[in-house]
Amino acid sequence: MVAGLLAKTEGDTGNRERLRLWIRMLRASRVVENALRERLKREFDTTLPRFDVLATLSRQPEGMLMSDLSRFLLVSNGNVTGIVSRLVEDGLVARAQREGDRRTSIVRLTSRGEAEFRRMAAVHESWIGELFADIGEDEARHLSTVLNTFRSNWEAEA
Amino acid sequence: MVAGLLAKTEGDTGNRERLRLWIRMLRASRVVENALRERLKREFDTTLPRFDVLATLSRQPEGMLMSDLSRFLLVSNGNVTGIVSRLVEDGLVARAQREGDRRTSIVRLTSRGEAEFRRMAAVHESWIGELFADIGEDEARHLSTVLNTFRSNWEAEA
DNA sequence: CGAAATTATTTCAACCTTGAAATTTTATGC
DNA sequence: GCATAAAATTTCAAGGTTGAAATAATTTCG
Repeated sequence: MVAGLLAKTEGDTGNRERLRLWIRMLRASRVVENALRERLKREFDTTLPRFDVLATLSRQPEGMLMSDLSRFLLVSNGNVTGIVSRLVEDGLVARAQREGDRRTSIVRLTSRGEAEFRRMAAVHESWIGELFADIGEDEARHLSTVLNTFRSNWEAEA
Repeated sequence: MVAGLLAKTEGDTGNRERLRLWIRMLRASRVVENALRERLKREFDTTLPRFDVLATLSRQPEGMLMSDLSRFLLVSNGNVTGIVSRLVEDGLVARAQREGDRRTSIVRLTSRGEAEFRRMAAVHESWIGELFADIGEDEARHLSTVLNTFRSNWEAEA
């Protein structure tokens, strides 16, 4: 059957093209992550995971459960425990108990955490602008739409 | 000056769009990486960094210097040392001295390493095909081209 | 009600990762 | 040739990351 043959052939070359795309995506992410990591360390003496947690919490002033944070950031529960613990030690984040459920703890930014994040966020956005300078606004919009294919369960629900 | 105003405004919204793109890129990479990590662990009892090293070496049968490996993978020297050491322990990779320079060691796949990688590579490509199923071949080609913007120094030279 | 399943979180070992310091070897300049 | 710089690699501490096991609290349902 001709359709079958075509489908197989097209699927193969399509996969090779998709593999190339994945490799490029991974490299692009690493280039940007490495640049951001270095700058966050140098300018603010912090790390990318810490920044990610602060950024996420800054959009939820009411706070979030540890498991929500984990699901949103696409990292494990245990990982979030460690990062948040260090942020709490540094006074940027606070844990609070939730009435009626003693298993959960609600995590939110302290005012110092908010201030610190605001200070970093502006510079961070300009870094991204610089690192993505070769990608025009329309192109960026298009890519965003396509990459939205990979939205996680969190985003699909929320 | 009107041009100045426009430029500033456009630059700002452009950066916001670029920031959104970066966030989507990062999430897409994590979704794929998480899926690959889980499958590599389950099917082959290995990790993504180990797979990356094997894949890189498989394309350089003559072998590579540690520093080349590090530069190509965009990770630190110390990191490569650890991963390669474990691969050597497992008999998948071998170190050899290079004549005339006792600082360097050339790293290459053993035949077991080659065989093991070939076994994984085919399945890996099909996983990518599956994970990127919603992205058509033409779209993949286009994205690859755009993301090539971020090619590292290694690729720019090689 | 009470046992069992479910949910939220923490703990922990193993591995990954970086950045800086240490080591070893080679290249350079006087 | 020798001191010094440069290059390739390893070592190591600190933090990040997972997956599985442990804890603790809540929910389900017979």
